[in-house]
Amino acid sequence: MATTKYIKPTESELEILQILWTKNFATVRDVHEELTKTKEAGYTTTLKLMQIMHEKGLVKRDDSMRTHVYQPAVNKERTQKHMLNKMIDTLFGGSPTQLVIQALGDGEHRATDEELEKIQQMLDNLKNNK
Amino acid sequence: MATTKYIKPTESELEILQILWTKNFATVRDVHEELTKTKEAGYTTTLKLMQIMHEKGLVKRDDSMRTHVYQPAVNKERTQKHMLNKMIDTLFGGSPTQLVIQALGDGEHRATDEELEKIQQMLDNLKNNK
DNA sequence: CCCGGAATACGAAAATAATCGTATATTCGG
DNA sequence: CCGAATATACGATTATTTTCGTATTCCGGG
Repeated sequence: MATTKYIKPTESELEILQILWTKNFATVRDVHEELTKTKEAGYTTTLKLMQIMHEKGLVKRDDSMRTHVYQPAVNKERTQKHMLNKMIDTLFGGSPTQLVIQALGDGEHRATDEELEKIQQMLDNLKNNK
Repeated sequence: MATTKYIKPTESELEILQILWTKNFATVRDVHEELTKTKEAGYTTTLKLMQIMHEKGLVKRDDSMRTHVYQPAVNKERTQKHMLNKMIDTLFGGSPTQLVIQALGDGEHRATDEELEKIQQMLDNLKNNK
């Protein structure tokens, strides 16, 4: 068995993970700076969150230097999939199709033609792989 | 402006909404019975939750009879879209395509061929409507 | 060498969500 | 008419998440 017990990140923790997934490495200050582009937050708040995440095993850190360097410790795709599955269950009655339809229908985020192509290709693959 | 301030339902509230959206009308007992198919919960807990949801304006209720009858007060599609958008932002870097790919890739929920067809049709429509 | 800025550690308050016990009212069968 | 079953109301506790103040340490410029 390779799967460690899944730890469900909280809302705030997800925001931080998102940043770490993008940067791969970051100090608390890096993350904090990124965070405050979007919302208010005290520095120690961010710090504390990341410390907790470390305890939980959501992030790794190198504390050999005075300024610690953090790294995500959980897989991005796996986390996304978990969240999606939960959402499909509790909000879309178990139907991923319904979710996809909502996601692609007009909303704040539009898919470009290119992206639509990409999705179609994937659909073709899926059908063939049956 | 027609949009009332959006109220974000909690995890538990979403589970209840899900049931109400399916049934359209339901008593606390109805909902509770449905809920306990999946998980543990005390009756008064469910009751309290629904009372709070009523205060928040998430559900309507007819209390002209001894046993109150509840109804969803928020739109299902709108709620789904809200949740999706938040998820796209905080977990998929703003790309609905990435979300769709994850959702359709193999996971707990598989889409049937029929459903895949449906999605493809929608994609075609989207492209043409540009 | 000393000081100010910047970092971490840590505890604890504040905010939010979930759970439940108890009181009370209503209904209905017998 | 009585009592058991079933409803709602409501306060209070518990759990979880978020926020922040304060102490302490370390580093570097002057």
